[in-house]
Amino acid sequence: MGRTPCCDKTKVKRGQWSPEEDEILKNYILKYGTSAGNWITLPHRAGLKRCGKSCRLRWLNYLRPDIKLGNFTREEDNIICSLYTQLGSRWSIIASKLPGRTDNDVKNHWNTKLKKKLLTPNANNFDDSKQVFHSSSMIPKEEEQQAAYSPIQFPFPNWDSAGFSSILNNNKNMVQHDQKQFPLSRFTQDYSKISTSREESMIFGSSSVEMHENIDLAWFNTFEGFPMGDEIMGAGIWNQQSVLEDIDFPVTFS
DNA sequence: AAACACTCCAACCGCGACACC
DNA sequence: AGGTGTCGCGGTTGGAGTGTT
Repeated sequence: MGRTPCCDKTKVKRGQWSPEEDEILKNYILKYGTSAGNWITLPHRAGLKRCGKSCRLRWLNYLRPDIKLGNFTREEDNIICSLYTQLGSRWSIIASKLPGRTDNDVKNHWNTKLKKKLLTPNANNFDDSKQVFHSSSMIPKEEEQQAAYSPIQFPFPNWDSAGFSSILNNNKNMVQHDQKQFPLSRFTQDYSKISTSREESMIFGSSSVEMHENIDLAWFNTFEGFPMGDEIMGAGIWNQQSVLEDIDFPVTFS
């Protein structure tokens, strides 16, 4: 037995909303609010031949007075990408961090713009002045993937080669970043065995950083500014898709 | 100018969660 | 405790608009 439909679809209008319908719905909700009754009965009360769910969606995504229209800013892009890497497609939560944006907005923006940016292979865009990776630089070029001997490759956010080299050359128990140190225990590997050979390097946009050949697990959870979720697993050279699926770090767009 | 391809986004759909009886 | 109704979410789709050939 299937789910009972929320309304008789043969008796309700579907598709694009007309300006008149918008006006009726907007006036009704501004006058009576959305809590007087429920969404299912609202269209009848307001005199609309629409499904209640359709009314709800129209109000939330388009008619609400606090809706923010227009292009997404770079800052908003940053927030979306950062939260997406942490939360995945939890659009309502992501949208709640962007005043005036709806989950549908954010989802559409991600699907049509941001996801494509991420999937465009174009390394060497590391912006040293800002210490950020541009979206398109996060995924190493194919030839760079093949040229590197390292069993895994992934770009670290906000890390330059000098910062990471401190692991190798200075305190082998701590990682240094932005004048702060973080315990190496967050990495599962024994860093006393770190190799400095170039052929076991990781690609950092235009930079490369020596890494131990067997490193296959990293944990960013405690890094200040990057409230990350789970472990990052790497096995073999990641392709673009697996990077998108597996990696977990914030992104800054140009 | 016409046909086709592609992009973008509003709207729809189905499902899980939750509240209420 | 279980059934029913509603809400809210995320995935998907349809079609208008735009670009390309």
